[in-house]
Amino acid sequence: MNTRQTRVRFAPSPTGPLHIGGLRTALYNYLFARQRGGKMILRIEDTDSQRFVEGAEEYINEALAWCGIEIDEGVREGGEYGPYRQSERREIYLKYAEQLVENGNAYYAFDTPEELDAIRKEYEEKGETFAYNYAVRERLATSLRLSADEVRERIERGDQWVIRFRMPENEDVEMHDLIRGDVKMNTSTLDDKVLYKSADRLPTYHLANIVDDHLMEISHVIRGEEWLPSLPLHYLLYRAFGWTDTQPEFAHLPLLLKPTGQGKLSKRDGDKMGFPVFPLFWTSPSGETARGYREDGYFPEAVVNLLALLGWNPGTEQEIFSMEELIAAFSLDRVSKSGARFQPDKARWFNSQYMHERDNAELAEAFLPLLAEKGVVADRERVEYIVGLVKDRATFVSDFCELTSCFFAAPTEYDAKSVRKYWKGEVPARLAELRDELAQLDDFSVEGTDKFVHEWNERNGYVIGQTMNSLRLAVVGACKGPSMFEILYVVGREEVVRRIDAALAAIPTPEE
RNA sequence: GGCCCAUUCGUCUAUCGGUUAGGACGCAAGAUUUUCAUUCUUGAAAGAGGAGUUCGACUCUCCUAUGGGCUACCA
Repeated sequence: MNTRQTRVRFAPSPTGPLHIGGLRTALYNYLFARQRGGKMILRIEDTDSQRFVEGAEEYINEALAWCGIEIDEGVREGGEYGPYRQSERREIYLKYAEQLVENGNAYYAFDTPEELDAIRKEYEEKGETFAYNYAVRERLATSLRLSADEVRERIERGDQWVIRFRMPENEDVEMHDLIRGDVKMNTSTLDDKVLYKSADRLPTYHLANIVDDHLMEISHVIRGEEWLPSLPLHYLLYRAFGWTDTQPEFAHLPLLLKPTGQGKLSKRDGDKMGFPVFPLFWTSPSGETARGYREDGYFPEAVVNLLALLGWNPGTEQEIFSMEELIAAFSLDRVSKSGARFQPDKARWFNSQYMHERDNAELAEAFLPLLAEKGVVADRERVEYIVGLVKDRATFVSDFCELTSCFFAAPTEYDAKSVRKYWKGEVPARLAELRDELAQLDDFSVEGTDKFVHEWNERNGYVIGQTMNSLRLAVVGACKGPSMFEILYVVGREEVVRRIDAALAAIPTPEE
């Protein structure tokens, strides 16, 4: 059916920051295109001059780049089908709209927004809903009722007008969706959508979308489910233009729902829910801000991975996927049909998985600025080593601050529970003995202290748990953290001895 | 209200008429460990309800319920 080259597009409108639902749509388009050796096009749909937001387009570019979603054709990348910003294509659309008027599929309408509002209100008062359709269009100020002369006169006079699609009455439109299968809708339930508005000489989404998809030779339209209700309109537009033979195939993705399960994930949910809904931190022109995955410490690979699995699954039990693996495994027929609730917990889990696999140098690179901020001076090599010791217990790079604190500073307080449990009886006295031994120990390597402490402990017949935990308490301040001998090695002999002395002086020994 | 889409553990999901309904997150227990984590093992946990079709239905059909989307000169 479709032997053309695969060409898909992600077509956001720059009305604010791209949220993760949109990002997932972009990702699925990208995976689909790459898998089939096709092209990924980024088209900016800025046909709503009212809602345009400064900076949104840059945000979209940056967010996609951060995730590793590469664009083949777009505003920045160029391409043979440009321009890729709809506002720069405005001359294109009018003639297509007029073509539809000429072949009887569309008409001029002169109702002002105020008049329409009034009519809607009137209907509402009668308990009815107003629909601009076959039932009313010949009674309203349209070119279907007005004479040709009058229409021309009004247009020349500068009256505001729109071109509306003439939705047929009572026709079943049979459609096919790659994810949902066959869908049928009757045109009588649809209204005459505005295709073009004279006010800003710009098309609406529907016209621009169909014209551009056609002109850009888009083979597959993969978009959110919120577009399913306008699919019949789009089918009918392709038919009205005579483009049905090259009409793209459609796939409508399930929506991303908020974690509470009430409604689709929206741009305002982020801070309220305690997790980001945007890939990147965002500052609106009016100064409002929103959290982003990048700034919250998520790895782009983790975000891509979790988004890919939200609404799609490989049919195997694999859960960790690189972009390459996703490209190889992705398929539209394994996309689920129902909305997926976003899972903050699982998002963190994904990040921790990527954290464990990350190499130390990269993690150190990210951690160094945080250390500098805290005024900690440490050389890169040492930080790399330390990060390697704690990364298995971290989810975010920011977790390192707490996890590594014992390497950079002596404890300032001692965990009361651990003190109660281990700082009793002979234990402090024995630790004092051990302190003297360690102060003399030449080999302070991990293996060296390990071997020595165990032998010393055995020689004296002490309880290893008590020895180790009291030592840990003195050096770390609590019974937690990575291997004790790693800590001894990194902290160094002199500092270890100093910390033991400090602990012996600071922690009171309870009565027997 | 109308139209459309959907409905398996709390959540994300597997199952494409015959399974002890599988996995993951989270939760609980245990093991490992000098501690806390990690890791590993185990456990609790699901087919919205009702009619059909069928030898047999989570799977197909219909109805109901619930959830979601759309219903703008927004995308």
